[in-house]
Amino acid sequence: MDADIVIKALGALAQEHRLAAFRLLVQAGASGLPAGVLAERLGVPNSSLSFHLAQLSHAGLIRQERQGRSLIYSADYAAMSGLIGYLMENCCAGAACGSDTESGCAPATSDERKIA
Amino acid sequence: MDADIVIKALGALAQEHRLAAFRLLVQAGASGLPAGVLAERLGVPNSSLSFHLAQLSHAGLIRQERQGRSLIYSADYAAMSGLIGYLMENCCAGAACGSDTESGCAPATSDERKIA
DNA sequence: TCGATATTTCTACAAATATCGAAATAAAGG
DNA sequence: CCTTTATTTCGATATTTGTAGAAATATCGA
Repeated sequence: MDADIVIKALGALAQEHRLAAFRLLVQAGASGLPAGVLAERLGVPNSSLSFHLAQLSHAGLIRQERQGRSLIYSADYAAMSGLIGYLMENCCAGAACGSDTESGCAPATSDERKIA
Repeated sequence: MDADIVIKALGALAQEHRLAAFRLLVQAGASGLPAGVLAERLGVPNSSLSFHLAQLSHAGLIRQERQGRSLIYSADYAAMSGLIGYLMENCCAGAACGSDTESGCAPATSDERKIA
């Protein structure tokens, strides 16, 4: 996953309605949710939500599939894995997933990681 | 870490220069880097970078400390941990950090996580 | 105090983003 | 074919973001 895609994904999630929509889709699992249900649950007009779903879709974080009259959206877990993987590798001193409550992100033991 | 802060942090990282700057700061470790060095390495005018650093700072992802004439910036690993933790918990079906190469993000075993 | 260095704040403007009603498109069922 | 339902695209507008030169601020050393 290269930086360009990461930036797009981060930007896609960096908005109230989009983050909320994505969370709902993650909760919904593989079966996903139709656009209308998302709009209703989020309290956002259909046309507005459509705009946001397009952004998430364009960032590769969700997928669209028609089912009769409805368009079912679902989270793309692989993309999210890729994003988190990138953040842990590149923005977290490599370390991650070790500590108990926290997710890791070790401070590189003082200054062993100097500018070199 | 609540959604509002997460959105700010995601937005702060969702920009070419800011993501690059943050990566440099993570690599630099606890000793950090002065603003001028960052600007030079990124090939961005000082005033522009200053704007971006302010955003990262306002999102709580980096810290500023004066050292003589220079302002040294350094990554806040705890904030990054918090961000990644949030993403794994809320945007990743809970699962994470299990698989080999990937960072996890399990698809909730088919449809056991229906809308309910 | 003066000059050099490091960095920010100010300012102005171009570009991207968010919002949402209205019109257009797609599918299903008479 | 026409109507209803589900959703997107269009259009207009308000807001936010990104950019970078010029001026201001802070620190150091002579």
